Amino acid sequence: MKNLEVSKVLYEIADLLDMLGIEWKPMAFRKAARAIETLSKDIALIYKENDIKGLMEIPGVGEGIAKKIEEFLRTRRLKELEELRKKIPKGLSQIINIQGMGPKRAWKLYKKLKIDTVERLEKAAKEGKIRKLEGFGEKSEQDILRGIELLKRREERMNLGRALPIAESIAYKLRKLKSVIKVDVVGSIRRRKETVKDIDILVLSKKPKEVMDYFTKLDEVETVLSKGLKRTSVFLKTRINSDLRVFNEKDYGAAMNYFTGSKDHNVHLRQLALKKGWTLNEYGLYTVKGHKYLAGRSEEELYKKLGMPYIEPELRENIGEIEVAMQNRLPKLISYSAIKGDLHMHTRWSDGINSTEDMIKEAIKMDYEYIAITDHSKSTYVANGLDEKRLSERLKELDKLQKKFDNIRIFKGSEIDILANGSLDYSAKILEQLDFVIGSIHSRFKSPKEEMTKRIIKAVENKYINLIAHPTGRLINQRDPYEVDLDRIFQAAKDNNVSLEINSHPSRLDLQDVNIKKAIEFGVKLIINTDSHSTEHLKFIHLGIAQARRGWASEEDILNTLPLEKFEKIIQKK
DNA sequence: GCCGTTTTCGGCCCGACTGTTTTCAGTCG
Repeated sequence: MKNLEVSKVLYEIADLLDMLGIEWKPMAFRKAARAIETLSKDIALIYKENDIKGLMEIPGVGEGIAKKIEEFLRTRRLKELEELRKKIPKGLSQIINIQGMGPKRAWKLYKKLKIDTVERLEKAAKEGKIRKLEGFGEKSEQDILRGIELLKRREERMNLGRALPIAESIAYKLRKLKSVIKVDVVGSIRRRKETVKDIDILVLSKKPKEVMDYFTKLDEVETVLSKGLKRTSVFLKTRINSDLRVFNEKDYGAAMNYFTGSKDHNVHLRQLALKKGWTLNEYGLYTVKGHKYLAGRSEEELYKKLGMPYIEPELRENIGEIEVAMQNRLPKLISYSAIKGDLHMHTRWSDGINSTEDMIKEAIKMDYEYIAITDHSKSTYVANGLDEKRLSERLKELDKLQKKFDNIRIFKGSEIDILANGSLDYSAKILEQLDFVIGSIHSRFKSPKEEMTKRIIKAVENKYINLIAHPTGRLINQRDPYEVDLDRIFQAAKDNNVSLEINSHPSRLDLQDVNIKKAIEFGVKLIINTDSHSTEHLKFIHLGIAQARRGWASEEDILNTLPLEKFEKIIQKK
């Protein structure tokens, strides 16, 4: 598929044209880029089958852009883009990342003051050179300096696990205000995307001024970026932006929908509305003629009017959920309370910080029917992995604890290293004594794809194994997934009745959403675990469930939604 | 650059907010 490559090129042209102050064209390029991005058919194939004419059938693509796509597909180059790149220094695209700086102002500064890097911009602002330009003032200079400061300090994208509690604590405080009727965290947090760029909050209130005053004075706030009666933006001490918007009852559902996104999901909904002669925005669904109000109080009402059932926020990525909803074939997503047991956790025996007993007690508090205690195997010596001797002592301890706690089933488990050759870190004699066996990759992350794939498949074929933990090894914003052919892993897992993990740890979330969806299409069964290293971590289970929902998983796809008896039967078959 | 048809030219998504203005341009989402 060349679609993403093509759309990237078109987006870049749009950005560069913007900087030259050219009107409308950038919008046309972006529109075409977006359409190609979301196209399910390979654009190269469209061109092959139907030439330029085929390309021009894509909405937003006319003769001009079609010819550019043709040029790119045939030569892998684009003259116009290369010309534009010559005209515009690279640093300018960095400059437009600064809060409050856009293409127009960046270009003006470059033309008048030869500013082509962030460093030069900072220098000029400090020297008071910018205030002399028409359209800029002293305040602009300060804003630029503050913007550069924020750019340096802003995190790229914050993990959901960090952003969510921040958002909820702000929402909690807002709810205490008398003038506030309702508060919702929206945006990508509501969709439970694994990382988020900002915290969007929606408030239902008749006294917006009070709400905004209160919001800007919260402890969490470092700087107020803008403040009005409908929208206020702040930068939080936790280095993330937060936007608050106030709406009234009549608009609230439409606003929820609009600000939950994703943008592409919304665009798709708006297109559907237009086809019916309606228009959809953050204030509601209206008729185009006469602007008559049709819906907007609730999201349910909105979706219903558009001819489909309510779509859960986790699904709203415009990857087919709208089409499926219109056919009434949406999956019934696993609920946030469906998990019956956590099967991956560590204790002080290896690298956890709590005792086994602490972990069990916490699991009982969470109403689990069963858990597996799974400390590391001997090869993970950095994590104080257990050799055979310690493991056998530990199994005795677990037997004792099972007698002490008769209201929860404690599976004797281990998270066992998959060695370089694909064999497991313990002998069959030891593995036989375990109830639940997890295989994990903890070494040689840089192995070639084929080697890694074979290594994992060999582990999957091991008759003792129940689960492959964090199947791609990635750490969000820290470590890329190792190279592996997931399709083959999925097939092997399916064939050998081995489950794959959805690891709930905020920096893992592995498998990730798209792979969960694929695994389910292969018929693989999944298990959602926390990989807890303390009692606190057990609570992260909801992040794993969120990932599962984003991967279109229903309860049948997740083994640890089964009650104890059924679950036990499945793992005993091994 | 695209698109439609009431218009082969003249619109194009738009509401909110800010700063530099003296009625609006630029930015953001």
